[in-house]
Amino acid sequence: MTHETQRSTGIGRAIDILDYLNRRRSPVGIGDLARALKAPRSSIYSIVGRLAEAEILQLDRDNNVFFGRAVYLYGDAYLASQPLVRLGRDEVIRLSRETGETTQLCMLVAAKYTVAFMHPGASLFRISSEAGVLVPIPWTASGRLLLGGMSDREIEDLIPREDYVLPNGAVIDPAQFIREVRDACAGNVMETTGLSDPYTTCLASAIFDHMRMPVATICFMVPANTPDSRKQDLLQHLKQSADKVSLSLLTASRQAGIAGASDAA
Amino acid sequence: MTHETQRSTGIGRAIDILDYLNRRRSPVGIGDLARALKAPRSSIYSIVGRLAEAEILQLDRDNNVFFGRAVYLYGDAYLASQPLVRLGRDEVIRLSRETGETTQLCMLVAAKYTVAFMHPGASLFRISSEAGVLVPIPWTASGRLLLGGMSDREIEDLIPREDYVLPNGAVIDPAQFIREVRDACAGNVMETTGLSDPYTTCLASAIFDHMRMPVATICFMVPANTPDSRKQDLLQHLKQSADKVSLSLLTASRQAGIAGASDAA
DNA sequence: ACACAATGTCTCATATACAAGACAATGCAG
DNA sequence: CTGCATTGTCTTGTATATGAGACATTGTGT
Repeated sequence: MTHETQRSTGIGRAIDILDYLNRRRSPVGIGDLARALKAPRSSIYSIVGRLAEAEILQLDRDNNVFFGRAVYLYGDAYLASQPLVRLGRDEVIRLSRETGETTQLCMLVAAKYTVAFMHPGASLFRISSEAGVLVPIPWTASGRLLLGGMSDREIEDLIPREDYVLPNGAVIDPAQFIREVRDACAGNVMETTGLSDPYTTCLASAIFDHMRMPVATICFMVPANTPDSRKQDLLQHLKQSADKVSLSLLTASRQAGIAGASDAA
Repeated sequence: MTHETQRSTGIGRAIDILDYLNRRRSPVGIGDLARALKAPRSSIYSIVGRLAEAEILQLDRDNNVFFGRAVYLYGDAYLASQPLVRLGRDEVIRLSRETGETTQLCMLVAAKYTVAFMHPGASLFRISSEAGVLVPIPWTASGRLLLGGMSDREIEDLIPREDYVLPNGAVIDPAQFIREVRDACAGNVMETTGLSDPYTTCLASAIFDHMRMPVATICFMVPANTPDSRKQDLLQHLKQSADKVSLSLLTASRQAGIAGASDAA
């Protein structure tokens, strides 16, 4: 095992750590962290130390590592700066209260699908996906809506082959997938059952930016055996909500456009 | 101007960038960012590029830098992992709805006071402090409560001299400040007027962890001319809420204690 | 039109952060 | 107890990221 000389930068390691914690969703020992990232222990000790000092990471009393207070504050600043997330979030909470269903705000991040915000429903139906975890786009109804603005070619380039394989082993045909994208886009609603989870139906509708490009979806996660009439009703709710947010977004961007890059008073 | 050779690490620069954005609360051009941090432009370009790739930062169409989607997700993960913030936040929202007042959850971060979460009141009373910004501890009612668990010596060591100078130029006597801390601690309520802002009264009560150490406060920001009876009423609300959260926190930590370092299922 | 400032992209050297590994101190299983 | 694994701390050499600066573009004011 000679030197293949492939050093990583501190920043690269730091990003890896944050990404790993985001996927893991629970504190890790520093040793385990180094092992998981296949990084030298000494480097991780040093980097964790520095990030902990900035409160980006936090060490509990057993020296287990997790996100620190600072990231929460940063996240809050991001939220305040993003009308999409702020408005979408409020609408998700409202919809969830109104319908009693588990409701989510979904977006694309780095060629993956992710739940930006989730509000559990009144019923005890279990939560199928956690906020922040990255999931292959073809596994989701929302994914089909979110690709609406892209050409066939762009879609093919974006999605790696392995993402077409569902958790149950079934494989989606890319051509068929693109047809579903076009379909979803046409009516701005999408319904899928049994993709990421066999007993769950996902109902979704897209939110558009000022260029009419889909930027997020609002969706319900309901049991697969929900009556069709109920599903249709929920889809109408979603579409209305999504349109409402799209509109608010439009007026928000108009205001921002006039003021230019906004500045604090 | 010869070389004084004081290089900074990438991580150090990255932390500086995040901290600066948190204080600024609006996007910055990369050039301005470098200037503000007194860092070489080329370094900042490179580091911003890498952080943007990880979506920790985001560049808008004018290449202005701000927090990216990833920090929001990380912040959400932090929130989920912290009963204090999660519970405190819910209680702030409830209190704000119930009383119509501007309500905040406050904590200490790195020897400063900060608003972890804020909910505006029904009235049009203006917001005096933004979430995430670091403020000298002596400027706030909450700060007095949050130091309750420390010795005189620890308090003196924690607070730099310049933090005793109020925005209006008045200087607080450290000994007097410590007396106020002891006072606040005794009744677990604190009221201050005209510290950070001449026309604002801050009403606060502390939340305690399982060791009975203050870890946060819930507080109202009300106009200074609010009738005293109303203030007393609000203080009772605060104390009740704070106690409720402290209790929830206690049972939460009991459960965590049994399970040890929690792990995902 | 001009001058001047700021932006984004490069190249290169050298100060230094990372990686390897040694070490003592715990922890834990049998 | 003994043996083996893990943790946290430290030291040291060298691969390389940072910082200085040059450059072509683009913006801005007069």
